Amino acid sequence: MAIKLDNIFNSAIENSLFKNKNILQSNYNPESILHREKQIKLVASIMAPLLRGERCSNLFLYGKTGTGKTLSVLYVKDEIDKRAKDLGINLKIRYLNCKLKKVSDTEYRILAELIEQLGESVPATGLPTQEVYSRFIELIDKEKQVVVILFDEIDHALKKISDSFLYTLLRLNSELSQAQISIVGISNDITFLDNIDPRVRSSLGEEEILFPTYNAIQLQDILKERANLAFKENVVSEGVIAKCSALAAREHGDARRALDLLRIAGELAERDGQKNITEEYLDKANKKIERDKILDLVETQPTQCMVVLYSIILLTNESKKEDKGSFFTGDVFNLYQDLCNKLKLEILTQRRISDIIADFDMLGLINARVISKGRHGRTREIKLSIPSNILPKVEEILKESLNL
DNA sequence: AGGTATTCACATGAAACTATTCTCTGAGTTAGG
DNA sequence: TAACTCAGAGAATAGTTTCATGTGAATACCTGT
Repeated sequence: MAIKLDNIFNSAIENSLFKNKNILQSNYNPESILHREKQIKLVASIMAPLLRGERCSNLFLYGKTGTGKTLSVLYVKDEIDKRAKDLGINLKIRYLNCKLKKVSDTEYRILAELIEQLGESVPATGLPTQEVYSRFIELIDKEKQVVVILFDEIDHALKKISDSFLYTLLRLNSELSQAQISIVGISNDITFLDNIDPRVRSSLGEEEILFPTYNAIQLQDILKERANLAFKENVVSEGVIAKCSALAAREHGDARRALDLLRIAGELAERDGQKNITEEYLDKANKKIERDKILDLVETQPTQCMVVLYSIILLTNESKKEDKGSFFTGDVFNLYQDLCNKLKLEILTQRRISDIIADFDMLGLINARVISKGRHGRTREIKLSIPSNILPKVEEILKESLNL
């Protein structure tokens, strides 16, 4: 029953285009960070007082995704950690990504995660939030030390939690007798600071650093450096790098995306047994990334949301056939009700469906615009924005998961 | 004709409810001394 | 008597429902010419 896989494996090993694929993975830490000297130095100088055992100013970093914010901060963190160790300073810098599933978007979980990072543990539920809070204070304040907390994607957390949480955290110093605390916030949303409590704003933004987007040339440098390490000789040409960075620069100068693109292009080319990556593979990779993103999104939707999405797809097909333009929330809800009856599912309220539709809009699966039809009310005009080439696949997934 | 008021069909917000998961506590039970 | 078990109280959370309020412009309804 042994299937001869040796050939496949062997050729996979021999024909690999990669020297070290990790280097293109987004969690990889390069030794050198290009085009961010200025910001890194600034961060370092702001955080330097830590090495004297003092707290540093609260710091706020902002810039779009993939502009090296996290990378830079973590780099400085490592360097400071090293020095602090040599100097024997009691310093704890903890990094917390507010976007992780585990952390979710609640005060409780953020505190719980912080406590865990500081080496203790709290139950995932069951305790009053206040209790977790005082445990946190106790934990920090039991010895003389400086604690720095890096909140990555802080905007994400604060969408759900009121900013009073940050405010309390920022004022924690007055409650601490021995320890001191500093907060570093990292945000992808540039307008984030504008929409929060001014008191929080002034204390969180004691120092602010903007990370500008990379332009195509800078991206090219970054890609070139990583590609040299990641790929074998002659696998990627200058042209491919140039195109890759151009693609990414057009889409907000996101370096992470550029690296993903290059990696996926490499994987695709490798699978086809190519000896090098051509520009056409970049296009393929671009499509694949998009496709995977959407399919993944659809697959992981809860049943009710799937039904709503399916209704939208059906309505799209119908309106295309009959050539009668667009449809609205009410139409979706009606069809959704029919489907629920057929599938013997509970019917959710229109209020809820409205929210689900809004969510789909956020996710980019559909394009919903609130319009007023005058006498005929106000509603959302809904358009599907799933590319037609993957629509059949999406439909298939939905049908399968809904047993249609 | 031009201006104003209505009115529709939802959007949007806030609060309250529900089911589930988990901790903590203390009463009752058990087994060993 | 110490260790163990187990039920009940209390919390947090996600996903809803319920109730309340908001809203943009096509239409109905006036107005005065």
